[in-house]
Amino acid sequence: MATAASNPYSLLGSGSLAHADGAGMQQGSPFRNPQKLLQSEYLQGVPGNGHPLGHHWVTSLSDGGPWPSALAGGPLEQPDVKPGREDLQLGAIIHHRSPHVSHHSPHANHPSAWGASPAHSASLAPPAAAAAGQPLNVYSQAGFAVGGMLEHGGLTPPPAAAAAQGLHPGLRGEAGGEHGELGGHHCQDHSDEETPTSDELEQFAKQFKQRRIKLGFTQADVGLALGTLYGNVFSQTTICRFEALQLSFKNMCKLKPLLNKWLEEADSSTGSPTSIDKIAAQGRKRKKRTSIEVSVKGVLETHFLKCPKPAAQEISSLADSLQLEKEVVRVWFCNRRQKEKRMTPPGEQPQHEVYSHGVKTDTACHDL
DNA sequence: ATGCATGAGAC
DNA sequence: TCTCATGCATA
Repeated sequence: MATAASNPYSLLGSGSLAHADGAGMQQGSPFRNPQKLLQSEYLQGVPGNGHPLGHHWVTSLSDGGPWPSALAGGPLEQPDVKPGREDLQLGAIIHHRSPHVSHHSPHANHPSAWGASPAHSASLAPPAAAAAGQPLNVYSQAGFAVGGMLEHGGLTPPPAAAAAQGLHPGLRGEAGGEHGELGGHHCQDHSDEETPTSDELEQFAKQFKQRRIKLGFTQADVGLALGTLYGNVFSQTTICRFEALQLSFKNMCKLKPLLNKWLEEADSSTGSPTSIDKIAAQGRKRKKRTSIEVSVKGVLETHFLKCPKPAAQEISSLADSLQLEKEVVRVWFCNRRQKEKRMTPPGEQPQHEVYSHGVKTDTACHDL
C-alpha cells in the first residue's frame, strides 16, 4: 500500500510486483536453534497479551502476517551499539563493483515463483517528478524521482531490465497471514507457487546477502538496482531488513522474488562495467527525529508490556508525564508493535517466558 | 543496523 | 486510529 505510493515523486506506475519466476532454492534449514533469549532492548517480557504462542510474529498470525515457524538464530542484536558504517546511502556516488567478481556459489538460484503477491501495490502517482528541481517549502522529497528509472545502466545488467510493471492479475494477497496455519504451520514446500516457508526465506536471505557481498554490492546498490529492474526502488534500509529477516513475513515474500531476480542478473553479468548515477535525493523535510532518552524508553517499554495498545487518553497522559509529544508516544507504540511482528530477528528474541499479566491483547488497558 | 517518521489503506 | 510497508536520519 503505501509502498510505491509513498513516493509519488518517482517510480513508474508499477506498484506491484508481479513476476513470477522465482526460484526455488534449495532449502531446508537444518538448524533450529534453541533459543537465546536475549531481549536486547529493555526488558523483555512477554508479549504480554494473551498470546499463547509467545512469539512476536507469531502473534500476528492471528491478525497480521505471521511467520509460520521457526527460524534460526544468528547474531543477536545489540540495541544501539554498533560500529559505524561507511557506505550507505550517502553514496550518491558511484558504485564500483569488483571486476573479478566470481560467483562461486554452487547453488544458484533458480527461478521460483513467489507466492505471495501483495495485494496491495500501490498505485502511484503520475510521473510528475519532472520538474522536481526545487522543493517548495514543505515536505517535498522529489528525490530520485526520475532517476530511478532513467537509463543508467547501473549495476543492473542490461537484459531484462525494467519493464515489469504490470500488475499481477491474480494476486492473492496474503502470505499465509490469513490462512491460519498457526502454530502447527503446515507443510507445502513447493516453492513455486505457494508462499515460501520461513525456512526458505531465511535461507534465501542468507544466501542473498552472501552473494551480494561477494559480488561487491552494497545494500543501497541493490535497492537502486531494483528500481532499474522493476521500477520499484528500495532503500538500503529495506534491503538490510530483508537480509536480517526483519520484515514481516508477507513483506519478505513480496521482496524475495525481486531480490532473487536481481541476484540472477547480478551474477550473470559479473564484470559488466556500469556507470551509474544516483540521483541525490532531495530533502523532504521530515520532522526531526526525536531522540528518546533511554530512561524514557524504559518507561515506555514498561507500559508497552502492560499495554501494547494504549488508548488515546492513555497516550496523552503518558506523553504528558514523559514530556513528549503525544504524537511521538503514539508513534513509538506503533513502531514497537510493529517490531514485535517482524520476523525473527537474527538473535531470535522472542521467547520471553510468557508471564502473562492479565492484560488482554488489545482491549484497552487501564491503569497507569 | 536501527530508531523514529510518513502515508495509504483497513477497520 | 491502527496496521503495514517503507525510508530518512542517525548511532
